[in-house]
Amino acid sequence: MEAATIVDALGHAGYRLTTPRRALAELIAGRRGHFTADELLVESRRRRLGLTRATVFRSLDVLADLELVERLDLPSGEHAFVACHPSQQHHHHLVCSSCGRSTEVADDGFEAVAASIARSTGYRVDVHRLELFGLCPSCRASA
Amino acid sequence: MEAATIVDALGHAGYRLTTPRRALAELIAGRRGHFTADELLVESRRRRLGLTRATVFRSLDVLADLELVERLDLPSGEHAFVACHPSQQHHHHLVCSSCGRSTEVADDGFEAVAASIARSTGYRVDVHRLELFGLCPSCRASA
DNA sequence: ATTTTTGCAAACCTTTTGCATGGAA
DNA sequence: TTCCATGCAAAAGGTTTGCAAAAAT
Repeated sequence: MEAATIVDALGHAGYRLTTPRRALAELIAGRRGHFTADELLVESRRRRLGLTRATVFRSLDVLADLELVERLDLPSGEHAFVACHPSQQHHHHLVCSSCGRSTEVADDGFEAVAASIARSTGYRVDVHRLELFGLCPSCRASA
Repeated sequence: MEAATIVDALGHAGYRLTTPRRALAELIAGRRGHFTADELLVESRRRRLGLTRATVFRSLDVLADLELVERLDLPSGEHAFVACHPSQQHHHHLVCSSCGRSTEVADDGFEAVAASIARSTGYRVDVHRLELFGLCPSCRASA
């Protein structure tokens, strides 16, 4: 994910392009895998970008609304985020437990499963959350 | 879920059968849908069961280890738990957004999806979390 | 008698909020 | 110039912890 992509999307959505938001876009763009609000904050201090905790949270909130990042609940219970590509169809994330890198996975096959669950239970299924964790190819190789 | 089921499972796993644990088992047995640690605590105070906050959390932790309850992350971001049947095969929860009731869903069709995702990405998929939310039949009817 | 479990209260961590100031449009 | 966004610092949740006392085995 490039910083410019994030900045553009913010502008396009009518949000003001402030220095903190540009800085945060850079930070997120520099991340390979998932990250927490606190990690961004620490990194911003290291680089002297002057972001505030409140701003990090508020901005992540905006970015989540725009689907530029997605909230993850890691198996450890930690909350984290991953950058993801906007205006794309519904998808899920496959996260490497070792390096944290994440891959977007199409929802394809899963739609049918959800439909069949709806049919057999009588529920109307509105939302589903699917998160997959494992080892990415390169971490498998070095394991 | 019956309280005795929980108590038996605790005993079977070598945990001591204390008054607070029995009380908690009752509280959980009395729940229809999902619940938070705090809800159990409030209910325990109402019924004068004398449970402590720390004990509720510690016990839920044990029960989660034994897979007698499962942690949920609701779409709202809240953490909650649902009682579930132990020693059963891997399954997921379908939660009613209206009444909170939850249904266990077999993993069947999903296994194939996970396998195909592993194949196409090269990842080794170890863990997946799937949570479904919607309206249960009875809430659909009254909607 | 031994070991686990509990209560208590404080600590901890993450996330949110109010309000005055500063900056973008 | 108008309205949105930020900083600050405090509050708010939710969850965990240390330790001595109490209870289970």
